[in-house]
Amino acid sequence: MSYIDQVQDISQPVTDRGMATKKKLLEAADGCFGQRGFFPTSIVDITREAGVAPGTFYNYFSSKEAILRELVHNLNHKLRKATAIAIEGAPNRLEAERAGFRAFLEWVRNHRNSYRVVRQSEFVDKEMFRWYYRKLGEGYVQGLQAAMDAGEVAHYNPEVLAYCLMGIGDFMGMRYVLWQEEEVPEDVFEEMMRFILSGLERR
Amino acid sequence: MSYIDQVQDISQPVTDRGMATKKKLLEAADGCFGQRGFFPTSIVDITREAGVAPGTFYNYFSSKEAILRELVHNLNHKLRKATAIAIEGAPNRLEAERAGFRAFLEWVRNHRNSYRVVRQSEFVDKEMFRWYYRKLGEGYVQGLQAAMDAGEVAHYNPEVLAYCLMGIGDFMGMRYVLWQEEEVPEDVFEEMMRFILSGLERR
Amino acid sequence: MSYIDQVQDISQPVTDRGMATKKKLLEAADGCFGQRGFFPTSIVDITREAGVAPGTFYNYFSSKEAILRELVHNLNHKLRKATAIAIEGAPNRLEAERAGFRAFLEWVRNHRNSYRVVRQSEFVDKEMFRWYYRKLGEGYVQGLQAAMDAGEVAHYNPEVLAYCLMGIGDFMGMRYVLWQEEEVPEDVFEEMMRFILSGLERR
Amino acid sequence: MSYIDQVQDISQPVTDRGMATKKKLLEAADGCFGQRGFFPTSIVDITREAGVAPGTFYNYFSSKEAILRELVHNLNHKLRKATAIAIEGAPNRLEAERAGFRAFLEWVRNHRNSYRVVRQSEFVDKEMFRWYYRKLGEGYVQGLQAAMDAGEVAHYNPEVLAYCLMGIGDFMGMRYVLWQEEEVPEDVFEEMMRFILSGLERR
DNA sequence: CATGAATGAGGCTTCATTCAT
DNA sequence: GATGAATGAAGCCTCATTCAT
Repeated sequence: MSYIDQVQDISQPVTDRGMATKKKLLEAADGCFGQRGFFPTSIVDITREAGVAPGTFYNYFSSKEAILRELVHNLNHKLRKATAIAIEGAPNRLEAERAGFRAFLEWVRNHRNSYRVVRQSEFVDKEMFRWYYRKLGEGYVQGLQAAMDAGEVAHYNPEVLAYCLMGIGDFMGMRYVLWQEEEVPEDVFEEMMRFILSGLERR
Repeated sequence: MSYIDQVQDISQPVTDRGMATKKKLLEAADGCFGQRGFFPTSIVDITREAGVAPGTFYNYFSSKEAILRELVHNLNHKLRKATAIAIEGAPNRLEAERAGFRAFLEWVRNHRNSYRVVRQSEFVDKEMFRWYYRKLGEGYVQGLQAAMDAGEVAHYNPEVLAYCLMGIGDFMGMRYVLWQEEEVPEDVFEEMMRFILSGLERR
Repeated sequence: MSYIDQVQDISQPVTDRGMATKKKLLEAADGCFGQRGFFPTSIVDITREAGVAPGTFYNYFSSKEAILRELVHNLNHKLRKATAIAIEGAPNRLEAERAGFRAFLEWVRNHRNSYRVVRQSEFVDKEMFRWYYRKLGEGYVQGLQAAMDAGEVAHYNPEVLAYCLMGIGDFMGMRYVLWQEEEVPEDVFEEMMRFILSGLERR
Repeated sequence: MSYIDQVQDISQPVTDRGMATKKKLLEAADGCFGQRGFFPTSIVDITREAGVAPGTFYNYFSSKEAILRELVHNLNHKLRKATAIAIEGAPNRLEAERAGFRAFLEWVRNHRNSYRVVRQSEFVDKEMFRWYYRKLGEGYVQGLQAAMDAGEVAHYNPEVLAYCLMGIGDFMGMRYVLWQEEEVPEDVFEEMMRFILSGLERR
């Protein structure tokens, strides 16, 4: 059974009120997990933040793990969508990479909590965490492979390349977004891209 | 107050017996945190693994956080030492990078638990986690700066470069060491180095 | 921040069931603290006596100190009310003192536990204890000042007088109520009042 | 078995070093009990304050209760001695009372911790506490009885009178010594004595 | 006599979860 | 659907006491 099959373990709400409550809970959990952390957050913390009674939680999620799974699932979808849109009009893969990295760092900036939520999932459910990066990786590999085939970037084992690039993104997000208050400085972004593109360009 | 000042919050043991007990506890904690995870591990798990009574834990550490801090502190030291030794005899920085990455991935392989311990520290004590990478980063930056000055590698903002390289190492360690049972395949390692060196070489 | 502001540190129960449970806990604590003492009493002692689960305690009080605070607060209120009622119809202050002392000793007799609870509060939270006696003293001072102004009792620094009188009551309650099983003998009461009134009468 | 028989439950030290250690422990306990309180103080607190190892405590006292008993016993002796000396040369009982109260309040001032230690004993060992006040009371009764026989003070049930006077001393000590930093103001002392002497004088 | 490491019972507190209303 | 009181297992931590050195 793949991770994905565990996401919805409880029937979906049917009324508007129910859907609104579920949304409030997901948002509250995102905030709590991102700020206090998954383990230190109690279910009551989430329900208090969401403004509902403790018992209400169990109408929508079977456990703290379950709501995290749904969050991670949603975040994966949103991030992939955001980067896909960002690189859509790029004239070539090198430009696509630049746009993709910019979009990624922007996304981290706007979803600080969510970003931390994903990182924590590693210690809640290894499979969920791996699923998250494998899923991102798969898309990335496809894009890189196509670009290699098209002769737009140098040839590499595309999976190795994808994880190298994701690692760069991850650490730059950590160092220059999470650890700072301000935006990633433009010159830092350019230096990162210069390093990346040196590796990608055909010689 | 720097993180380092919090490492030892309880007086050190003075007898051999005491030092041996402390060592047993640190090793037990490394194993438990690495396998079960920091939060799911209870103090009793650690003391049982170490073969001592629960109360004994508090003769050496004030809390679960405290023992993690000491572990992370020790790991940082050990990893820096291991890589320093590995790159010692390298004829130039490019070779040094190759040796350093090899040593790093080898270290992850031999300290799977410890590696996971460090990653988890992010969610126990942000400052400790940042300290860990800043400390690694500082050393890295110095090495890179010297190499740039010596004309052995291309010029970059050395801190940006250091975090890019650490990100690559982190993700490769995760993907090809933690997620696999076997060693990092040689061709994977080579592909990674090819990408890295393309970025580092002077044009 | 006055002691009084710390009394309610947890939201009040909203249902009848909740209010009944809280009352059971307060009564159980009064009994346990009075008989076994505050420190030797465990939270589980209280909940067992109240017939609820250990965790239930924390729905109503944040700690053993907190329930003591609420007890002391209530006792202060009840004692002041009891003495106020007792002296209400007195024709003059000397008669009022007689009625007040009688009511006080009677109150001690009927609230042996509570009386001991108050005395113990000194060693749990100094401020709570001082608040208790200051509060009693303030009321006493007002009554004495009025009587002095009315020429019913001799002139004294009213606060000094109030603490002298409270001291007498305290020690007589200790010696002739707590240390005995029976009622305060009538002749003992009369001797005490004779001493007090000799000091209060105008010459 | 009277309380007094339990005071020394362990053989006395014979060497100078041993006697010095015991003295250090008693002084440390006085300080800890007085400041932190008897129950919150641990044996390790005492030994740390005394500058000895935990195990050493048990060479001199069998338990925390035992050291408290010895403290209370010593304090009773010292206080009685101090007041006895103070009233020695008094020309009559009224002057003796004045001198005795002054000495008592002075004693409280110089032994704040010890004073609190006595008050706490009530909740450790009722018998010890009663013994303390009965012992004080007995001496007081004798002095008052003699003065009544000599016609120096009015006739009262001497025990009732003794407890009234001890109560006054206790509360004045509490209010004007423990609750204040400074000395008891002279006018407060005079007001107290005026009240007391009004009750004691023959009419 | 003094040391200090080791013990383990026991208290405090949290919190995921249930359930009657 | 929502509520909030009740539960009790489980984890954290303290500390009186012992004992080998």
